[in-house]
Amino acid sequence: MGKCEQCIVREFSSLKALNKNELLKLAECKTSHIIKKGESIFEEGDIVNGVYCVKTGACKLSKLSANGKDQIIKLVKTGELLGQRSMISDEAANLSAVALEDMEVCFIPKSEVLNMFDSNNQFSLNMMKTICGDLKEADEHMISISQKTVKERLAETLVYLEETFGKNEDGSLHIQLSREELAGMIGTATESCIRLLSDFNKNGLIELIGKKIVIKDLAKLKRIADIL
Amino acid sequence: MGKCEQCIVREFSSLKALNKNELLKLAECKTSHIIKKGESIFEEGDIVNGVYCVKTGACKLSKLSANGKDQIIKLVKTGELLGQRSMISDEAANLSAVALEDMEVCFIPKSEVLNMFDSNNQFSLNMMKTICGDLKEADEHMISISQKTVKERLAETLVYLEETFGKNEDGSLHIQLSREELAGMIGTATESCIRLLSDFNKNGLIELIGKKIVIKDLAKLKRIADIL
DNA sequence: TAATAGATATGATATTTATCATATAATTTT
DNA sequence: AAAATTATATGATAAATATCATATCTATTA
Repeated sequence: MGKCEQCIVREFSSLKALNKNELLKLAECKTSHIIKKGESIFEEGDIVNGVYCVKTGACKLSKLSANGKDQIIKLVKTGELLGQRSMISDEAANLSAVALEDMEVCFIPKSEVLNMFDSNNQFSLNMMKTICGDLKEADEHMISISQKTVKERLAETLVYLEETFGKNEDGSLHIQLSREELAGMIGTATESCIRLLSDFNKNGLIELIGKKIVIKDLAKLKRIADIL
Repeated sequence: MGKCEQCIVREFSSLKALNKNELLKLAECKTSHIIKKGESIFEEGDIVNGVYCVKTGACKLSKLSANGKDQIIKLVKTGELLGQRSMISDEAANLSAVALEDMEVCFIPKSEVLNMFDSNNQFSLNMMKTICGDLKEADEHMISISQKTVKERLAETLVYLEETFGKNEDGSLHIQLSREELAGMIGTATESCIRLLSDFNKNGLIELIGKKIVIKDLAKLKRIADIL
């Protein structure tokens, strides 16, 4: 059983507030899991009885809409927590969490999280701050969807993906989303997304190598993302 | 100076967790304010050094976009709190809060709220739950904007307005939004909003009496809101 | 009360985006 | 390796929505 003390999640999440004792207790009660790409950690409607720590890999939080489209609300990356919203609200998950690459996650049961809320106010406050940050992001995303064109949103998302998840040695975006998933992130039809990628490609903003995307002109993409 | 014990805000917000002592302390440090319709409580970029309790009235939380449109993110009604997000995040407000009708609000300074977080875990947990609820709403609103038509969203919003804010004796929606504001809520152009209201009017779903809106067929509006 | 400004309404049109159709490329299965 | 499936790509269109123009109505101010 791994120790939690040097875990990357501790470094980047609310868990940084925990002291040695709390970390030891945590190491005892947590359970580790391997999630393969494409597998889900939880699904819409599931009861999430704790939080997941993302030790390696990344996943998408998405919701299937009535017309069968999967809207991606947020990507969760290494070092972050997952499932707090549903756990804290005492509600079934409103989103599904599906791995975008192989993941290692640790599960901390709800009882333990609640204990830590009680005993460690800084941890509670950190958690609040994280959720407030998510809320702000959601507000901004909403405005982006409602007031920017698909082109602007695609540019914005490509910039976000490179800056958040980095790139491979060949320069392509490290996180690999299908065109359908990319469309789901920007809230558009898959064909529209593909078409615009083609445009960006023709205009030298990006290069398409198979399914991979290489960003060639980040500055220009940023300019498009802000005001076209 | 009013007491907080029987205040409506206590009944409907995280403050319900407070005990007698805490309420007395609160009554001492809070300040009351009258906000006239159209006036702002805080604006984008302001530092919000506490939370506001909405004792009477309602306000909109909105963000002015680059193209000059005011996107309404959320309405806050009597009994609810306001400003937590910015206060907890230690960030300038990302939204403006503008009164939709005359309001009475009480301001609780940040130091006091933080004290209460420290001393009352249930209060902290309630606050977390509220913010989690806001986050869920934001996610759902986002999906709605991205996957429903303007018509569906207008129907959805009209239903929400009647169910949340009630109606006047003449049957019209109690909360009075301009067409521009209504458009800002559903994320569309003012003219599109007006046009669809006309359609709904012609089809007997609503009745337009001047600027007032009377909902005539709630059930049908609900059906439109869900699946067209 | 007249004049002005602002909000609501509606038509005409342009733009954006979705949908449907089909082709090609990549991946998986047989 | 061939066949079948799935993902990507692109053209042709349709549908949704925004924009611009203008009219009318309402509220405010002079």
